[in-house]
Amino acid sequence: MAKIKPGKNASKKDVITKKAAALFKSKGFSSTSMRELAETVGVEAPSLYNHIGSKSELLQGICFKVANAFTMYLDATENNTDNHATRLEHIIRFHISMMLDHFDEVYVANHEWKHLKEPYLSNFLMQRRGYEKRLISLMEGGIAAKEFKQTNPYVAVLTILSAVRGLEFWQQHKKNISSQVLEDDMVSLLLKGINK
Amino acid sequence: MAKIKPGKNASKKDVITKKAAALFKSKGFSSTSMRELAETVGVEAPSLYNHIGSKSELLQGICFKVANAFTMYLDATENNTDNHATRLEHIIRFHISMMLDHFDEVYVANHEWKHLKEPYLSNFLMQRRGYEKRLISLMEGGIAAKEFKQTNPYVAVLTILSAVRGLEFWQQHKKNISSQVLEDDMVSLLLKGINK
DNA sequence: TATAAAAACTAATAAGCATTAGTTTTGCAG
DNA sequence: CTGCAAAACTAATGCTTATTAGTTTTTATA
Repeated sequence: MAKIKPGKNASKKDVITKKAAALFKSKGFSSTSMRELAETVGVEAPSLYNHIGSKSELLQGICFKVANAFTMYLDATENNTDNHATRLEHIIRFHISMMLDHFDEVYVANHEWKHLKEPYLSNFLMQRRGYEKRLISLMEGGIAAKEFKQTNPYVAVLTILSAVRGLEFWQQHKKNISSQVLEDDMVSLLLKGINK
Repeated sequence: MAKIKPGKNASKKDVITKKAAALFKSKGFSSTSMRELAETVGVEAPSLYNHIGSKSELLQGICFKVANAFTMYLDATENNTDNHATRLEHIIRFHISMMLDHFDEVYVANHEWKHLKEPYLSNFLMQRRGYEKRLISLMEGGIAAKEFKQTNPYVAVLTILSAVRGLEFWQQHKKNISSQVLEDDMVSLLLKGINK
C-alpha cells in the first residue's frame, strides 16, 4: 500500500499527529481507533507503530504542544512594559488566533486532556493551573491600577478564557464573517460589554 | 447483591441516569463502561437492562432533558414584556443557575452529544441551532432598540453562551466565592465589560 | 548493482466491550 | 404462607480494541 508521504518540513510522525488531531476532535479520543487513523493516513494500523509509540503518546504530543504555545506567549507578554489593559488585549487576541489557526489541536487539548495518562495528566493540569494563576495576577494588577473594574479576578479570567474557547462553535460560520470582525467584536465585547 | 434503591421521587431508571451523568462527565461517554456504571450503582452490568434500554438511551435522556429545559425557559421569556436587556439578563442568569444546579447533566449535554446516534444527533443539533437563532433575534432586537452596542449579534451570543459554559471550570473553586457573587460578577462583566 | 536500514505488510494475542439468554432470588399482594 | 412479577444473577456471544511478532517490500546509499 501507499507509503506515508512526509510534507516539506513535516516528519511522518507529524503527518500522523495532524490526522490524529482531526480525528480526536471530531470523534473523541476514545472513539477513534488506530485502524481508523491508519486508514486516513493510508496505511495498515500496525505500520503506524514504526513512527509513533502509542495512541496515548499522540494525545500527549498534541496537548503539550498547545499548552506550551500558550505558556510561551505569556512568558513574552510578562517581559514587556505595556499597561495591563493592553497586555490583556494582546493575550485575548493570541487566544483567538490560536483557535482560528490551530483549531484541531486546540480543540483536542481543551476537550480530550482527561484521557491523558499519569503523570502527563497531572503535569498538564498543573501547567494549566499555573497559566490561570498568572492571568489572575495580571487581572489583579489591572484592578489595582484602576484600569479594570472592581470585580472578582478569577471570575473575570474564567469569563474571558471561556468566551474565547467558544470559538470552537465558530467554524461553521466562518464564511459569513471575516475573522478580523470576529476578533475585534469579541475583544470589544469582553473589554467594554454589550450594554450601551 | 444489593438492590437498586429508588429515592423518594426517583425511579430506578432515574438513579441509574444520574450516576451515568456523573460518570459520562468525568470519564467521557465512550470511556465509561456499563460494568463500571453497574458497579457505582451496586449491581451487575446485565441487571441494568431491567431498567434501561441501552447505553445510548442514557445519553439521549440526559441530553434532551437539558435541551428541553433551556428551550422551555426561552419560551417563557419570549412571552413577557421586559425590554431586551432585562430579558437577556434573565436568560444569562438561568444559564448560570443550570450550570450550578445540574452540573453533571449540563456538562454531558455540552460535551458528549456527539456520541448520540441518529436520528437523535440531528434532532439535538437542530434544537440547539434553533435556540441559538432565537437568542440572536433577541440580540438583534436589542441592537435595533439601541439597548445594546452595535456589534455582530452572532458573535455576541457566542461570547455570552461560551462564557457561561465556562462555569464548568468553576466547580473546584466553589468554596472560595459565593455563587451569588459569581453570578453577579459574570453578568456585570458580560453586560458592561471589564475595562473602566 | 549490492547492501542495509526504514517502513510496510499479515497474523496473532489478550483483553474489553455492550448486550442477550436463561435461571434464580427477592419482595410484595392476596 | 402462596404465588407472581420484578429484578437480580451467571454464562455466553460476537465484536472491537491496541499492540506485538515476525516477515517482506521499499528506499536510499555506496
